Amino acid sequence: MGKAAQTRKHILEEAFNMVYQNGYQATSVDKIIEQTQVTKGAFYYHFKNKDEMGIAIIREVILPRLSQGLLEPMKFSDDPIDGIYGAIEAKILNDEPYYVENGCPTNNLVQEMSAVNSKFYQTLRQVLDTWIQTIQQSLELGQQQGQVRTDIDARDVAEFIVSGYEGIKGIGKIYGKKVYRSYLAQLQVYLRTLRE
Amino acid sequence: MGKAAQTRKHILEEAFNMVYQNGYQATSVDKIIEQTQVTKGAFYYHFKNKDEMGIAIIREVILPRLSQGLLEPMKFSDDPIDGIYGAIEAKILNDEPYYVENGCPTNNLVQEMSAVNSKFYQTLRQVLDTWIQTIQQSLELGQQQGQVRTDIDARDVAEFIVSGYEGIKGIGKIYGKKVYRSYLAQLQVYLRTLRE
DNA sequence: CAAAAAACATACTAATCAGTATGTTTGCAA
DNA sequence: TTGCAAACATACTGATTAGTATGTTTTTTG
Repeated sequence: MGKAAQTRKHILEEAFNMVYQNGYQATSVDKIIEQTQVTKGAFYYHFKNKDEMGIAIIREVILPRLSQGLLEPMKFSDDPIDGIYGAIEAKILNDEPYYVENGCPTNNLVQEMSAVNSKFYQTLRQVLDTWIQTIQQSLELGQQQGQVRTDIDARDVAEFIVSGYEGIKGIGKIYGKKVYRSYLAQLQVYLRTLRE
Repeated sequence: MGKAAQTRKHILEEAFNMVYQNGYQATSVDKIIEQTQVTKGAFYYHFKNKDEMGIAIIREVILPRLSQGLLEPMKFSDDPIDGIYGAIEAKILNDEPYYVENGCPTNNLVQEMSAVNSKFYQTLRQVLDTWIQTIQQSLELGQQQGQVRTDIDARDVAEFIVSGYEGIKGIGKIYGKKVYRSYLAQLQVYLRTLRE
C-alpha cells in the first residue's frame, strides 16, 4: 500500500472509531485531524467533504468488517441454521465491553443518519441488503438441502433475524452484555421452528 | 395551564419533533427558537441548558406518549399475551409514513445519546425499565392466572419483546412499513410458545 | 535530472454553536 | 396603584463548525 493510501486508511479507521463512539454529527473534521495528526489540507485532498468521508467509512470499514466478522463465518457450517446461529453467537459473546456499550456500528448510523441524509440512507441500505441476502441465501440453500422448512419466506426470516440482532445490540447499550444471553436462547428457540 | 407552562410545553413539543426527525445533536437551540418563535431569553428561562431540555423531552413528551400509546393499551385485555400483541399490532399498523421513516423516538435517542451522555443514559434507562416492567408484570399476572408458562423468565421475555420491537422499528427506517407485517407474524409465533 | 502532478501544510473565512449579560414587559399581591 | 418577581426580549460573546485559498513538499514520469 502506497503512502497516500495509508494516510487515507488511517483517517478512515480513526474516524470510524470516533463516529462509532460519539456519532457522526458529533465527530467534527477538526477533531478527526487532531486525532489522526493529519492536516486539513491532507484530509480534504482525500475527501471532497465530510459526508464523502462518512460514506467511505461505511463502504471501506464497516462493510468489510461485517463481512469478515459475521457474514463469512455464517457459511462455514454444513447446516445453514447452525451456521447462522454459530456466527451470531460467536460474534456477540466475544464482544468486549467497548462494543457492548457502543452497539452495532451499522445500526448506530442507520438510526442517526438514514432519515437525515439520503446518501447515507442508500449506502446503509446496501449494507443491510448484503447482510439480509447472505442469511436469505443460506436459508434457501437449506431449503434445497431439506434442512429448512419450505413454507417459510427466507427473506422475511432474514429480515427478522437481522432486526432482532440490531434490537438486542441497541438494548445492550443500556442493560449490558447480560441481555445477550437471553437473546441467544430465544434466537435458538426461534431458529428451531424453521427446521424441516 | 398558565401562559408560562404553555410556553414550556410548546418548546418541548416542537423540540421533540425536531429531535425525532433530525437527532438531538443536530437540533440546535437557535433552530428551536426559530421554529417555536420563542426568544432565547424565554428558552433559557425555562431550561438551564440544552441538555436539561433534552431530558425534559424524554420525561415529559416521550414517556407519556409511550405510556398512553403502548403501555396502557396492553392492560386492556383479560389475556396478557393478547394484550401485549394487540397493543403492539395496533401501534405499529397505525404508524403513519412519518413515523415509519423516523423510527422509535426512544430508540433513536438510545442509539445516539446513551454512550455519550450519562444523564441521557439514566433517563432513557428509566423509560426502558418502565416499558419492560409493564410487559413483565403482564406476563407474571398471566403466569398466576394459568395463561402463561411458569418455566419462562418474564423479565427475559420482556427484554426480548422490547428489543425485537426496537429492532424492527430500526429496520423499518430503511425498508419501510412492509417489514412490520412479517415481524408481527413472527412475533405471534413467538408469543404462542409462551402459552401454558 | 527536470518538469509536472500528487500529496500534503498553513492560514484563513463565514456560518453556526451554546450560553450570557442586560435589558423590558407582564401579571399579581399588598 | 404600586412594587416586585416572574416571564420574556435583544444583543452580544468566544468557541467551534465545514470548507477554501494558497501555498510547499514529495513522488512519479518522461
